[in-house]
Amino acid sequence: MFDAEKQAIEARLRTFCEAQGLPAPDQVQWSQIPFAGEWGISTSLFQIAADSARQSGQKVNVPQRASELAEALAAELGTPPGFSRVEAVRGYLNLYFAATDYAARVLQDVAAAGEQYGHGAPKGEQIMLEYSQPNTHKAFHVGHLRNMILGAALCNIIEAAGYQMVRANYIGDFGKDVMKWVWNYKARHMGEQPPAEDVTRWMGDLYAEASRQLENNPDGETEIRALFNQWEDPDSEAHQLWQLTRQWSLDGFNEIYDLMGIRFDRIYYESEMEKPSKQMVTQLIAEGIATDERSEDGPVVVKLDQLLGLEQEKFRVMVLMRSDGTALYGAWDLALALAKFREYELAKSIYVVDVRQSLHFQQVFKTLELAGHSDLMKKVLHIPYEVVNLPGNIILSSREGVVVLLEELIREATRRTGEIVAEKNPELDAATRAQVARQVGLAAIKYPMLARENTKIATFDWEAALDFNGQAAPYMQYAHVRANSILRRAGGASAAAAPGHELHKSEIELIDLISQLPDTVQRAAAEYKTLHITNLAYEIAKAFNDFYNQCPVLGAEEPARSFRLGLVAAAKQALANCLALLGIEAPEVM
RNA sequence: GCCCUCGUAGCUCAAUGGAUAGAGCAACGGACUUCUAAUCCGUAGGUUGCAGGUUCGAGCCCUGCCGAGGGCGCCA
Repeated sequence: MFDAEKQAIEARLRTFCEAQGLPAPDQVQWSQIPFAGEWGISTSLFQIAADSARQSGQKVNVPQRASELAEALAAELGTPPGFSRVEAVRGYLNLYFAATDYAARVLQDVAAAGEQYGHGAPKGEQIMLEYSQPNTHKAFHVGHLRNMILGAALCNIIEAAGYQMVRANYIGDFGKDVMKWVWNYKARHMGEQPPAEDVTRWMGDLYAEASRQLENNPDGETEIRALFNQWEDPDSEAHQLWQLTRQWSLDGFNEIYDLMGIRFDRIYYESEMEKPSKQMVTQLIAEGIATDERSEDGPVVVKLDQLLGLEQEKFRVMVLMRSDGTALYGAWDLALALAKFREYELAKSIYVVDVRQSLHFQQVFKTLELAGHSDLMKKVLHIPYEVVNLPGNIILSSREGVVVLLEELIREATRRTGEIVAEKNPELDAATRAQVARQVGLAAIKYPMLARENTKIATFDWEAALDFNGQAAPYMQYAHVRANSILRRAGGASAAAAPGHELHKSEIELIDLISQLPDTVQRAAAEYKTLHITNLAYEIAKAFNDFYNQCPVLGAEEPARSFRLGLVAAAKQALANCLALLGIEAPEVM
């Protein structure tokens, strides 16, 4: 945002170094000054002091030398154009901006960009991100929630950073677990229809039943294998039943996606990968990459460590095909990975899948590399995230039916929020109240999954999930509502002008945070972390609430009133944009 | 056995290698005839698991150890 000013200072820093006989840095590192009610940029002289000491071979006290250099440089610089003052503090050179110019620039930027504020210029590259990956014939539970929410938000963030986004889903509609469901349905539930509501719950219940039945049935495995073999024939009963029941799950998924505001550009299905993956396995065997042990009643495997000549176990062995010739998901993923690049021109192909699949993706990528696709290695990327468990480290399990169902969670959150809305704002009509309850309830569910490191386990418990106080989504939504309320009463804000009054500390802080959104979006996209956006959104909301309490807007004298209205509008926009990136709605009232 | 994460305040979590490690919850004390109190202000709370190393500078990087979780040939 202040590139011209920074470059001017960098040039003078180099001149200074030259004059003093100091080694000039290759690149000047700029950082933020710990906030003290005034904004500016900062750079340190530690590196130069250390380099110069090393060069001269003399032993010096680096912090002291850096401090001296900073003092000298500050004196040399005086007050450069665009800055209000320069100071040297403990080895740091701090340059403070002329407050009024800075404030006006930020507010004008936000007003001009509107919903696009924070978004980067197009980068001319396309990225595919695959997420959600639900399994048909199973329940949709809160364990799946983190993936959906994280994936959807990352797509928004990457897109905002300037990439063209392909949102992909890969639905597990095939495999042994699916056939197990069909096997049990055929034996115990033939002709039954799914209920009108909570389809995925019913599918999940039958799946858990199938698992139990299989444990007590010695012939089960053989019968399921028979169904598997039948499936290849589209006219077979197995295939017909599969198709019918699969659709029930897909319809249930779409209901949930609609509810969550999640969409996809391209949906892949595991069932489509069976044939191409078999061809691929044949080819890998021919190339000597895969080892066919079927003649000894074994599977087809890729002995990665052995192929790579590794002494220590690392990639281990990937199993591609069962001894009966049916493909396993490793083979499917090989076929799918290549299909994606054939279909799209991709700069990156990203997989958001939980951390337990890390070895699997390492195996898939390494096998592709061995198969002659080393050009793709810089493009494929697995983003692992930790699982959601229940208090006491109980893992959510479809197989054992230990789940908190998504539909139930959403219903409960909405119901609970509705009660709070009715209590806090009784004047809202019933329709608005219902809408707000939905917006806030969903946000409360989404936020905790986005506001933590991907690598940290999230523990779900009802009390925490439905605690709407403090660092939670409703806090940010409320700040947005307050901003909206001021603007509504004022009849909107006019074009932002430089402030004609002395800025309050809370105004400066708020403007500072708003100005950070563009950089933060780039960083979040580069690191694939939604956390940076939630952190900033929270800080903007907090700063806005502080401003709200300390600085009257509607009752303020001109010109402060106009400026503050512009600031309120900018804060509202910045909050709304952050929330939009996170897939969270910003209500107008609540 | 091998590999991968995590360990920060009582609890849940933040913190580009950078200045005095910050929030929320819980506890205690304050602020609503005022733009929505789902808010704000204050008090209290820390040997960043332990030990070395790299660096001008380490919660962050490296090594070892301790503790917790996860993964590892025919589930996905």
